[in-house]
Amino acid sequence: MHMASPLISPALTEQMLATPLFAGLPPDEVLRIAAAAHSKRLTAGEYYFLQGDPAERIYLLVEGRLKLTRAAADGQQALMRVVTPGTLFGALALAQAGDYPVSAQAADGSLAAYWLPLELMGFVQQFPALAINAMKIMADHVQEFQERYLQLATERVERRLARAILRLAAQTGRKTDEGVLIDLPLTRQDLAEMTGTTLFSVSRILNQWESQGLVKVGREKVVVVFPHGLVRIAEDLPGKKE
Amino acid sequence: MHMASPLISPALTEQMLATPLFAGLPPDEVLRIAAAAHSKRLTAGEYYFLQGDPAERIYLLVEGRLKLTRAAADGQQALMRVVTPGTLFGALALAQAGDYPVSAQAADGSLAAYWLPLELMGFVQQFPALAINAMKIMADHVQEFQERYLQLATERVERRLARAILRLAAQTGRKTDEGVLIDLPLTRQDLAEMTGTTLFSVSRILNQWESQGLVKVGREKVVVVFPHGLVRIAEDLPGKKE
DNA sequence: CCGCCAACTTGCTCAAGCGCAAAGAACCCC
DNA sequence: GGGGTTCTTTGCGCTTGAGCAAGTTGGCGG
Repeated sequence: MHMASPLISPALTEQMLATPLFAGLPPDEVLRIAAAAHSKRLTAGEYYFLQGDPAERIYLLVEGRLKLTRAAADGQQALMRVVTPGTLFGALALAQAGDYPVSAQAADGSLAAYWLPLELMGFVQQFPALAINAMKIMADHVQEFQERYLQLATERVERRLARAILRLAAQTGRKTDEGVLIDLPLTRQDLAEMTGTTLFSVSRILNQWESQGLVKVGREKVVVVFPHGLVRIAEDLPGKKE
Repeated sequence: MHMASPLISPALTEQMLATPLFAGLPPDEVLRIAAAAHSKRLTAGEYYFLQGDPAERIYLLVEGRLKLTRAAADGQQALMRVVTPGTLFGALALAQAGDYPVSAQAADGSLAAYWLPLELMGFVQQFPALAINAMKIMADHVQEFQERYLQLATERVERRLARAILRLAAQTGRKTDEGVLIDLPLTRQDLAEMTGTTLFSVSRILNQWESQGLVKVGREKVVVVFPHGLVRIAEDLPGKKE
């Protein structure tokens, strides 16, 4: 029902060696795990899994970009995370319980490696570091969401948007002659779902920033021209805007 | 510098057997782990740890109630979680990295058992289930915060407050003749920090609910009189309020 | 090159709920 | 039991940003 080829590409093993999950493992051991990987390629718009699917695979993105979104009962969505190559997703499948809490959609043509939890847990016996690493990853996630929860609760839209743009620039940014391009197609709606606001507010703020020379915007495109300006918006202490 | 007595009280072992972290372990093994526990008793207002402290202990609350809060740089706070007996806190210390992301304050006289990560990780070698359980706990946290993030982003204050009250009632509720008392002292400010609003809005909504017979309120006190009414507020689909 | 469609912009209106101020209630401690 | 502290209530004004409508832009397929 899906194309699952054992793949031991240089790209994959390279990604794996840099992935926190496998940090501290002997490189030849990582190769053995790589050999056990399956792979799946998707084109833009397709899904690796949907929110609510049983969580039975741990994925590692090798190429492309993903959007992880969570929908509420009434259809409202939030864009929880953008995934770039070298990053795990669906990691909670390691806990061997429950369903995926988000949907994972390819924003581009994408290639991911995956394992079944049982396959990885076999290695845990010999390398407890794997378990520790997995916990670190999850602990990081908990912290990240607590942090963003707090920001959503206490900060204004403009600041949250500035943070999101800076985060994206750091994560997916590509240098161009205009500035740092956020290298995946994100609509205003997507940005709104990342920051807990509406596409209208995102549009207004981006245009205002553009007129101040902080960014350049286009259709599904944002280029950060003057990062420091955004940092000021994101970090400056409470004081009224001037 | 602190009172750390090995304690093997019936209360502790009972809590431990019911704690997800130790689920599936042989009971005599749980006893051995219990024997390795340290303990610490606090009075209301004291802290087990502060946000930013190095995370070097995993705690299990045996008696009392805690509030886990996270503060932003500008002093704004969010109340992330209320801890009741039988629940772990500071669990991210298991990942053996980083600092506590929240402060853990006793809301009552409280007793907690704790271990050092190394002590527990020793047991992991023999019982991989421990590692799986730990991951399950963390995965649950991730999910919970994603869920609450989404709710904060998409729902109105009244609904979020209804959810919070119902959650508290389920978690710490005590039956009285008036209804279900939320059995820990929570100020309007605390409730505001749980729901991402202000104490004013909390006060107004609670009083409105009281006049509708849904709850009874008092100083640092909320009694749920008619849970179903709150459920309707928390769950009813989008439609305008009537 | 044309037409369509999705994404985006922008003006306007309005409600939710924030924030302040002032007053009132509950509790605690000496 | 007096006095002070903390918590709570409530009225009011005002800002943020949501929501809607109308129009514009840009890209893509035919």
